[in-house]
Amino acid sequence: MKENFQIYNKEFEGPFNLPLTIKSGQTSQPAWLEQDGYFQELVVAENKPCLIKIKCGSKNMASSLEVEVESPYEIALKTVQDTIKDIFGLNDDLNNLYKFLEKDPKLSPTIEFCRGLRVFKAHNPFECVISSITSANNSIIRWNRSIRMMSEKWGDMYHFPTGDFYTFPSPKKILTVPEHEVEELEYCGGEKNIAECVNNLKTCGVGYRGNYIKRASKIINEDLDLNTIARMNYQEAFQTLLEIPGVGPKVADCILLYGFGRGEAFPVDVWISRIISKLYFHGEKIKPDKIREYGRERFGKYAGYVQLYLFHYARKSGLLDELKPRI
DNA sequence: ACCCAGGCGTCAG
DNA sequence: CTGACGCCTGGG
Repeated sequence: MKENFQIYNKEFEGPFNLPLTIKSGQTSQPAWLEQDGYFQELVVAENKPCLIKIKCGSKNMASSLEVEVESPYEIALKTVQDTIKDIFGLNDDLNNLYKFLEKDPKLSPTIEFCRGLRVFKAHNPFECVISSITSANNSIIRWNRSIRMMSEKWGDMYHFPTGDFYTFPSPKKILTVPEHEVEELEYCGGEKNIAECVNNLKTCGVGYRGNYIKRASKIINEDLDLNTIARMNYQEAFQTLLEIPGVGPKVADCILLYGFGRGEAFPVDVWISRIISKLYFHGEKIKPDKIREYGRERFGKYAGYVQLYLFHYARKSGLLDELKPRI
Protein backbone atom coordinates (compact mmCIF):
# COMPACT_ATOMS: atom_id res chain seq x y z
CA MET A 1 0.00 0.00 0.00
CA LYS A 2 1.02 3.58 -0.62
CA GLU A 3 -1.12 6.47 0.51
CA ASN A 4 -0.94 10.22 1.00
CA PHE A 5 -3.16 12.10 3.38
CA GLN A 6 -3.43 15.08 5.69
CA ILE A 7 -4.10 15.29 9.37
CA TYR A 8 -5.98 18.52 9.93
CA ASN A 9 -5.53 20.58 13.06
CA LYS A 10 -9.23 20.34 13.77
CA GLU A 11 -8.70 16.62 14.37
CA PHE A 12 -6.81 17.31 17.61
CA GLU A 13 -7.03 19.72 20.53
CA GLY A 14 -4.48 22.50 20.81
CA PRO A 15 -1.25 23.22 18.92
CA PHE A 16 1.26 20.68 17.65
CA ASN A 17 4.94 21.32 16.96
CA LEU A 18 6.21 18.29 15.05
CA PRO A 19 9.97 19.00 14.96
CA LEU A 20 10.02 20.05 18.59
CA THR A 21 8.23 16.87 19.63
CA ILE A 22 10.53 14.62 17.62
CA LYS A 23 13.77 16.31 18.61
CA SER A 24 13.12 16.80 22.29
CA GLY A 25 15.02 13.65 23.29
CA GLN A 26 12.19 11.77 24.94
CA THR A 27 13.22 8.24 25.81
CA SER A 28 10.56 6.35 23.87
CA GLN A 29 12.72 5.98 20.78
CA PRO A 30 15.52 7.74 18.88
CA ALA A 31 14.63 10.88 16.91
CA TRP A 32 13.14 10.11 13.51
CA LEU A 33 15.41 10.60 10.51
CA GLU A 34 14.95 13.88 8.68
CA GLN A 35 15.14 13.58 4.90
CA ASP A 36 13.62 15.52 1.98
CA GLY A 37 11.80 17.71 4.48
CA TYR A 38 10.06 14.70 6.01
CA PHE A 39 10.60 12.93 9.30
CA GLN A 40 10.63 9.23 8.54
CA GLU A 41 10.43 6.04 10.52
CA LEU A 42 9.49 2.43 10.01
CA VAL A 43 6.72 1.44 12.38
CA VAL A 44 4.74 -1.75 12.74
CA ALA A 45 0.97 -1.62 12.28
CA GLU A 46 -1.22 -4.73 12.22
CA ASN A 47 2.06 -6.64 12.62
CA LYS A 48 3.24 -5.31 9.27
CA PRO A 49 6.08 -2.88 8.61
CA CYS A 50 5.01 0.54 7.41
CA LEU A 51 7.17 3.53 6.50
CA ILE A 52 5.72 6.79 7.77
CA LYS A 53 6.86 10.10 6.29
CA ILE A 54 5.47 13.16 8.00
CA LYS A 55 5.95 16.91 7.72
CA CYS A 56 4.21 20.12 8.60
CA GLY A 57 1.80 21.34 5.97
CA SER A 58 2.89 24.24 3.76
CA LYS A 59 1.14 27.45 2.62
CA ASN A 60 -2.49 27.60 3.59
CA MET A 61 -2.25 24.21 5.29
CA ALA A 62 0.43 25.38 7.70
CA SER A 63 -1.24 24.02 10.79
CA SER A 64 -1.99 20.60 9.38
CA LEU A 65 0.30 17.65 8.72
CA GLU A 66 1.18 15.98 5.46
CA VAL A 67 1.73 12.27 5.64
CA GLU A 68 2.92 9.61 3.22
CA VAL A 69 2.73 5.98 4.21
CA GLU A 70 4.09 2.98 2.36
CA SER A 71 4.20 -0.73 3.04
CA PRO A 72 4.89 -3.88 1.05
CA TYR A 73 1.68 -5.20 2.64
CA GLU A 74 -1.92 -4.06 2.79
CA ILE A 75 -2.77 -2.20 6.00
CA ALA A 76 -6.04 -0.46 6.83
CA LEU A 77 -5.47 3.27 6.49
CA LYS A 78 -7.43 3.91 9.66
CA THR A 79 -5.00 1.75 11.65
CA VAL A 80 -2.04 3.73 10.34
CA GLN A 81 -3.74 7.04 11.08
CA ASP A 82 -4.58 5.98 14.62
CA THR A 83 -1.00 4.81 15.13
CA ILE A 84 0.34 8.19 14.03
CA LYS A 85 -2.05 10.06 16.29
CA ASP A 86 -1.01 7.90 19.19
CA ILE A 87 2.74 8.29 18.56
CA PHE A 88 2.59 12.09 18.45
CA GLY A 89 0.22 12.47 21.37
CA LEU A 90 -2.48 13.93 19.16
CA ASN A 91 -5.12 12.48 21.45
CA ASP A 92 -3.83 14.64 24.30
CA ASP A 93 -5.81 17.83 24.85
CA LEU A 94 -3.18 20.57 25.04
CA ASN A 95 -5.80 23.28 25.57
CA ASN A 96 -6.75 21.60 28.83
CA LEU A 97 -3.09 21.12 29.71
CA TYR A 98 -2.46 24.84 29.20
CA LYS A 99 -5.44 25.75 31.36
CA PHE A 100 -3.90 23.62 34.07
CA LEU A 101 -0.40 25.11 33.63
CA GLU A 102 -1.77 28.66 33.68
CA LYS A 103 -3.17 28.17 37.15
CA ASP A 104 0.33 27.68 38.60
CA PRO A 105 2.61 30.73 38.32
CA LYS A 106 5.65 28.44 38.38
CA LEU A 107 4.33 26.51 35.39
CA SER A 108 2.66 29.16 33.25
CA PRO A 109 5.99 30.45 31.82
CA THR A 110 6.67 27.00 30.34
CA ILE A 111 3.83 27.36 27.85
CA GLU A 112 5.41 29.93 25.55
CA PHE A 113 8.69 27.97 25.47
CA CYS A 114 7.04 24.64 24.69
CA ARG A 115 3.91 25.46 22.72
CA GLY A 116 2.90 22.44 20.65
CA LEU A 117 5.31 20.06 22.37
CA ARG A 118 3.67 16.71 22.94
CA VAL A 119 4.66 13.44 24.54
CA PHE A 120 6.44 11.45 21.81
CA LYS A 121 5.11 8.00 22.46
CA ALA A 122 6.75 4.72 21.61
CA HIS A 123 5.49 2.79 18.60
CA ASN A 124 7.11 -0.32 20.06
CA PRO A 125 6.90 -0.95 23.82
CA PHE A 126 9.88 -3.28 23.85
CA GLU A 127 12.02 -0.71 22.05
CA CYS A 128 10.87 1.78 24.66
CA VAL A 129 11.99 -0.48 27.51
CA ILE A 130 15.43 -0.96 25.95
CA SER A 131 15.71 2.74 25.02
CA SER A 132 14.86 3.74 28.56
CA ILE A 133 17.35 1.29 30.09
CA THR A 134 20.00 2.54 27.69
CA SER A 135 19.22 6.18 28.45
CA ALA A 136 20.02 5.78 32.14
CA ASN A 137 23.30 7.38 33.16
CA ASN A 138 23.77 8.33 29.52
CA SER A 139 23.45 11.23 27.10
CA ILE A 140 20.71 11.63 24.50
CA ILE A 141 23.02 11.37 21.48
CA ARG A 142 24.68 8.30 22.88
CA TRP A 143 21.54 6.24 23.59
CA ASN A 144 19.97 7.38 20.29
CA ARG A 145 23.01 6.06 18.44
CA SER A 146 23.00 2.80 20.42
CA ILE A 147 19.35 2.06 19.64
CA ARG A 148 19.87 2.82 15.94
CA MET A 149 22.88 0.50 15.82
CA MET A 150 20.93 -2.30 17.45
CA SER A 151 18.18 -1.96 14.84
CA GLU A 152 20.66 -1.90 11.98
CA LYS A 153 22.54 -4.94 13.25
CA TRP A 154 19.68 -7.19 14.32
CA GLY A 155 16.37 -5.71 13.18
CA ASP A 156 14.57 -6.64 9.95
CA MET A 157 15.55 -4.45 7.03
CA TYR A 158 13.02 -3.09 4.54
CA HIS A 159 13.95 -1.21 1.43
CA PHE A 160 12.09 1.92 0.36
CA PRO A 161 12.76 4.55 -2.31
CA THR A 162 14.03 6.89 0.42
CA GLY A 163 16.40 4.30 1.84
CA ASP A 164 16.68 1.22 4.02
CA PHE A 165 14.81 1.14 7.31
CA TYR A 166 14.98 -1.31 10.17
CA THR A 167 12.58 -2.60 12.79
CA PHE A 168 13.82 -2.82 16.35
CA PRO A 169 14.89 -6.42 17.08
CA SER A 170 12.60 -8.69 19.09
CA PRO A 171 13.49 -9.87 22.61
CA LYS A 172 14.08 -13.34 21.20
CA LYS A 173 16.55 -11.97 18.67
CA ILE A 174 18.50 -10.01 21.28
CA LEU A 175 18.85 -13.18 23.34
CA THR A 176 20.97 -14.64 20.53
CA VAL A 177 23.27 -11.60 20.45
CA PRO A 178 26.54 -11.85 22.41
CA GLU A 179 26.94 -9.30 25.18
CA HIS A 180 30.54 -8.36 24.38
CA GLU A 181 33.58 -9.34 22.30
CA VAL A 182 34.68 -12.15 24.61
CA GLU A 183 31.27 -13.81 24.49
CA GLU A 184 31.16 -13.43 20.72
CA LEU A 185 34.55 -15.11 20.50
CA GLU A 186 33.26 -18.02 22.57
CA TYR A 187 30.14 -18.33 20.41
CA CYS A 188 32.12 -18.60 17.18
CA GLY A 189 34.57 -21.08 18.65
CA GLY A 190 37.72 -19.12 17.75
CA GLU A 191 36.83 -18.72 14.07
CA LYS A 192 37.80 -15.06 14.18
CA ASN A 193 40.10 -12.82 16.21
CA ILE A 194 38.88 -10.39 18.82
CA ALA A 195 39.09 -7.35 16.51
CA GLU A 196 36.58 -9.00 14.18
CA CYS A 197 34.05 -9.34 16.95
CA VAL A 198 31.77 -6.39 16.17
CA ASN A 199 28.42 -8.14 16.27
CA ASN A 200 27.76 -7.79 19.98
CA LEU A 201 25.85 -5.39 22.22
CA LYS A 202 28.95 -3.67 23.51
CA THR A 203 29.93 -2.46 20.03
CA CYS A 204 26.67 -0.49 20.05
CA GLY A 205 28.19 1.69 22.77
CA VAL A 206 25.85 0.55 25.52
CA GLY A 207 28.75 -0.08 27.93
CA TYR A 208 27.89 -2.07 31.02
CA ARG A 209 24.18 -1.90 30.10
CA GLY A 210 24.59 -4.83 27.70
CA ASN A 211 24.10 -7.19 30.61
CA TYR A 212 20.85 -5.44 31.64
CA ILE A 213 19.61 -5.47 28.05
CA LYS A 214 20.10 -9.21 27.70
CA ARG A 215 18.54 -10.04 31.06
CA ALA A 216 15.61 -7.70 30.36
CA SER A 217 15.07 -9.34 26.97
CA LYS A 218 15.06 -12.75 28.60
CA ILE A 219 12.44 -11.73 31.15
CA ILE A 220 10.26 -10.07 28.53
CA ASN A 221 10.62 -13.04 26.21
CA GLU A 222 9.85 -15.66 28.81
CA ASP A 223 8.02 -14.30 31.85
CA LEU A 224 6.64 -10.84 31.30
CA ASP A 225 4.19 -10.09 28.50
CA LEU A 226 4.44 -6.30 28.13
CA ASN A 227 0.79 -6.19 27.07
CA THR A 228 -0.22 -7.03 30.61
CA ILE A 229 1.44 -3.83 31.85
CA ALA A 230 -1.12 -1.82 29.91
CA ARG A 231 -3.93 -3.41 31.90
CA MET A 232 -2.41 -2.89 35.36
CA ASN A 233 -3.03 0.06 37.61
CA TYR A 234 -0.18 2.53 37.97
CA GLN A 235 1.33 1.15 41.19
CA GLU A 236 1.22 -2.44 40.04
CA ALA A 237 2.73 -1.57 36.67
CA PHE A 238 5.47 0.49 38.33
CA GLN A 239 6.41 -2.32 40.73
CA THR A 240 6.37 -4.89 37.93
CA LEU A 241 8.72 -2.81 35.79
CA LEU A 242 11.14 -2.39 38.71
CA GLU A 243 11.77 -6.14 38.53
CA ILE A 244 13.48 -5.69 35.18
CA PRO A 245 17.29 -5.35 35.42
CA GLY A 246 18.44 -1.82 34.65
CA VAL A 247 15.01 -0.42 35.49
CA GLY A 248 14.94 1.85 38.53
CA PRO A 249 12.25 4.42 39.44
CA LYS A 250 13.22 6.97 36.79
CA VAL A 251 13.35 4.42 33.97
CA ALA A 252 10.11 2.75 35.10
CA ASP A 253 8.32 6.09 34.96
CA CYS A 254 9.75 6.79 31.51
CA ILE A 255 8.48 3.43 30.27
CA LEU A 256 5.05 4.11 31.73
CA LEU A 257 4.84 7.60 30.27
CA TYR A 258 6.32 7.06 26.82
CA GLY A 259 5.67 3.38 26.30
CA PHE A 260 2.22 3.11 27.81
CA GLY A 261 0.90 6.66 27.73
CA ARG A 262 0.49 6.92 31.50
CA GLY A 263 0.29 10.67 31.87
CA GLU A 264 0.41 10.40 35.66
CA ALA A 265 4.02 9.10 35.59
CA PHE A 266 6.60 11.63 36.78
CA PRO A 267 10.12 10.57 35.74
CA VAL A 268 12.64 12.22 38.07
CA ASP A 269 16.19 12.74 36.87
CA VAL A 270 18.77 15.11 38.35
CA TRP A 271 17.48 18.03 36.29
CA ILE A 272 13.88 17.63 37.33
CA SER A 273 15.07 17.30 40.92
CA ARG A 274 16.97 20.56 40.67
CA ILE A 275 14.16 22.37 38.87
CA ILE A 276 11.46 21.24 41.31
CA SER A 277 13.60 21.99 44.32
CA LYS A 278 14.42 25.44 42.93
CA LEU A 279 10.83 26.31 42.01
CA TYR A 280 8.94 24.79 44.93
CA PHE A 281 11.42 24.30 47.78
CA HIS A 282 13.70 27.37 47.70
CA GLY A 283 16.54 25.24 46.33
CA GLU A 284 16.49 22.85 49.26
CA LYS A 285 17.95 19.41 48.45
CA ILE A 286 15.20 16.78 48.26
CA LYS A 287 15.57 13.07 47.61
CA PRO A 288 14.36 11.83 44.22
CA ASP A 289 11.57 9.64 45.64
CA LYS A 290 10.19 12.65 47.51
CA ILE A 291 10.33 14.75 44.33
CA ARG A 292 8.47 12.00 42.51
CA GLU A 293 5.83 11.80 45.20
CA TYR A 294 5.43 15.57 45.21
CA GLY A 295 5.10 15.73 41.43
CA ARG A 296 2.57 12.95 41.23
CA GLU A 297 0.45 14.48 43.94
CA ARG A 298 0.64 18.06 42.77
CA PHE A 299 0.34 17.52 39.01
CA GLY A 300 -1.85 14.41 38.88
CA LYS A 301 -2.71 13.26 35.38
CA TYR A 302 -0.58 16.09 33.95
CA ALA A 303 2.58 14.98 35.78
CA GLY A 304 4.23 13.57 32.65
CA TYR A 305 3.59 16.72 30.65
CA VAL A 306 4.75 18.92 33.53
CA GLN A 307 8.02 17.00 33.62
CA LEU A 308 8.44 17.39 29.87
CA TYR A 309 7.54 21.08 29.88
CA LEU A 310 9.66 21.97 32.90
CA PHE A 311 12.73 20.34 31.42
CA HIS A 312 12.43 22.05 28.05
CA TYR A 313 11.52 25.34 29.60
CA ALA A 314 14.56 25.12 31.87
CA ARG A 315 16.74 24.22 28.92
CA LYS A 316 15.62 27.10 26.73
CA SER A 317 15.18 29.79 29.34
CA GLY A 318 18.67 29.37 30.76
CA LEU A 319 17.34 28.06 34.07
CA LEU A 320 19.21 24.81 33.46
CA ASP A 321 22.61 26.54 33.25
CA GLU A 322 21.75 28.46 36.35
CA LEU A 323 21.04 25.22 38.17
CA LYS A 324 24.30 23.56 37.22
CA PRO A 325 26.27 23.01 40.40
CA ARG A 326 29.43 25.08 41.09
CA ILE A 327 29.09 27.97 38.64
C1' DA B 1 47.64 19.17 20.61
C1' DC B 2 46.38 16.12 24.72
C1' DC B 3 44.53 14.48 29.03
C1' DC B 4 41.67 13.63 32.66
C1' DA B 5 37.79 14.93 35.70
C1' DG B 6 32.95 15.10 35.82
C1' DG B 7 28.29 13.54 35.07
C1' DC B 8 24.51 10.62 33.88
C1' DG B 9 20.74 6.30 37.06
C1' DT B 10 21.04 1.68 38.80
C1' DC B 11 22.93 -1.98 41.27
C1' DA B 12 25.93 -4.35 44.46
C1' DG B 13 28.40 -4.19 48.46
C1' DC C 1 24.76 4.87 52.02
C1' DT C 2 28.78 4.86 48.68
C1' DG C 3 31.30 3.63 44.83
C1' DA C 4 31.57 1.43 40.28
C1' DC C 5 29.94 1.05 35.83
C1' DG C 6 31.29 3.16 30.13
C1' DC C 7 31.52 6.68 27.38
C1' DC C 8 31.44 11.31 25.87
C1' DT C 9 32.02 16.15 26.91
C1' DG C 10 34.44 20.05 27.97
C1' DG C 11 37.78 22.57 30.58
C1' DG C 12 42.61 23.06 31.44
